[in-house]
Amino acid sequence: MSIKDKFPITLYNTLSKQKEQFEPINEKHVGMYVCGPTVYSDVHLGNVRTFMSFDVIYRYLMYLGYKVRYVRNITDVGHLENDADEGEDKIAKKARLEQLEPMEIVQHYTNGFHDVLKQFNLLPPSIEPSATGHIMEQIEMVQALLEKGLAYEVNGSVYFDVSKYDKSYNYGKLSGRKIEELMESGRMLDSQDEKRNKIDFAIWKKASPAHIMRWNSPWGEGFPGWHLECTVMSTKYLGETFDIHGGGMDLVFPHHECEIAQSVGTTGKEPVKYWLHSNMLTVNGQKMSKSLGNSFLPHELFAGTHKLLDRGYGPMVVRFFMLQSHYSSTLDFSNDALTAAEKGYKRLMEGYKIANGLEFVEGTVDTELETNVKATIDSLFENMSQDFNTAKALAVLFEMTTTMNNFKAGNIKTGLLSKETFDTFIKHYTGFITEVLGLKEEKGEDNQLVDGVMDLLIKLRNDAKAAKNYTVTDKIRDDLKTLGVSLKDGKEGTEYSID
RNA sequence: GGCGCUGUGGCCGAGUGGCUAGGCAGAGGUCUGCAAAACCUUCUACAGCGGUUCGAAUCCGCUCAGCGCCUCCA
Repeated sequence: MSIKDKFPITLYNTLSKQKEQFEPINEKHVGMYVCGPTVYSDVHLGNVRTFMSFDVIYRYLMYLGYKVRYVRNITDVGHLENDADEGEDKIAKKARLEQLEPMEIVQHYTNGFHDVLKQFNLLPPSIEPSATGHIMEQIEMVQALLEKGLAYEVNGSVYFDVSKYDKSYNYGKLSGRKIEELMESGRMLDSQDEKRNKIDFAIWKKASPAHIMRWNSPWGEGFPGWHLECTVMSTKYLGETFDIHGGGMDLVFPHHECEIAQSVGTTGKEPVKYWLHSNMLTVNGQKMSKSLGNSFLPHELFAGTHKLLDRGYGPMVVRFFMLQSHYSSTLDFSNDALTAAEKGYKRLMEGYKIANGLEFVEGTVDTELETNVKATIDSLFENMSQDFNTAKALAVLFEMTTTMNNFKAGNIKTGLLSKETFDTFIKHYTGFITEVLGLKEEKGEDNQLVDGVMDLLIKLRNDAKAAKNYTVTDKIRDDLKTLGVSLKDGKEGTEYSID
């Protein structure tokens, strides 16, 4: 029995509004699409949280043995700032402000996006397609929708006819909206005269003379609608129906709702089996967002330069912090929470180091311990398979950390476990920390010199200690502490750690 | 206004009706020259009111508080 069959995944599907057992369309392969960023400004930590959530899902699926094709797009077409015709496109606006080519803006922020995700140790997706690279396919889909009679052209723009679509299908099923309510609800913006109904959305937009990003189409020069790119690219790389579609909660309506409409309208098929949405990162209970002005940029966090921070925190501490909550819950960002997370993270990583250094010594197996350890390993998988509950998985890892500490302290002999169980224990303990949760040691490259110097200092200090010269021993320890190096006297000698 | 979500101990944060979440902080102890780390033990809960149930943090209703989406948003 393979691991994935032993620990079947259940996940909360936004479409059905309940937990379902995960059964991929093809037994061993999983197709997953996640809506990526619009690259017209720096990603903030709220954005990072979403991509991190799906990074862990991606990692766990692979850990269970699935072959995953993970597609995450880059939105590099400048979409309008609002639904009105006169809205300026965001990338063009930025280009004008910074006096750059729109594609320079796109490249700059795409690079920045990649750098940030790399710092947080996110794996790159299997395919990262861009909207501008798929203009032809988008035009084709617009044509297909026109042919089906689900779209109409007005003055060089093409709109999706939501009411007509809703007669045959069900618009609003993902977000729980009713078309009548959407029709009468409050906002009526200007310049909607081209649309037959206010809820219709543009799938192709005519470019005004000032609009820089533009392409030729059967309807004149223009650019594709925002929702279209995701439908086109997910279909192209994952097929007309695929397993998982993810994104932030705030994309459920209208973005994902429109994606479904476009897919169903074009192919007649349900595009996605499981819709997953990660919740918002909040600051003082409010959604972190650029427009509210409460967003944290990664470099402000690392350096501690943000006005709400007392000091800086490393990317792995933040990763740990985010994993302590469930992806579908809001998570509040604060100094205190980060400080607590930092200590917890260090404790876990100490356990990780111990696990890597443990040696198995044959002994008499304690059946009770053996059983407990096996159950703990299972619960690690069970919790993670429960809608990717990283918080619970971490709780189990901390239980295991206690055992690691006991191994190290000699309170528990490794030989109380069978060799097989011991190896499995170490394998999954370290595997979950690094491969599934994507945590790693914050620092640690080229420590050779530091190691050598520290060994020397520790030796000198131990000599002084043997001579009971505590003035010297304490001076070494205290001065190192001010430099950010802690000494720990254990039974088997002194170790150091860099704070 | 419409639709939806949340409210857990000093803080953060899991919780699939009955069994210790976990992390941080606090208290006591073991170890140590002292400390740190580690280990052992331990104290603080389920917004309020009512209901269903043998039993509710968990289900239902109401009240209060906060939030999200309905416009670009992860």
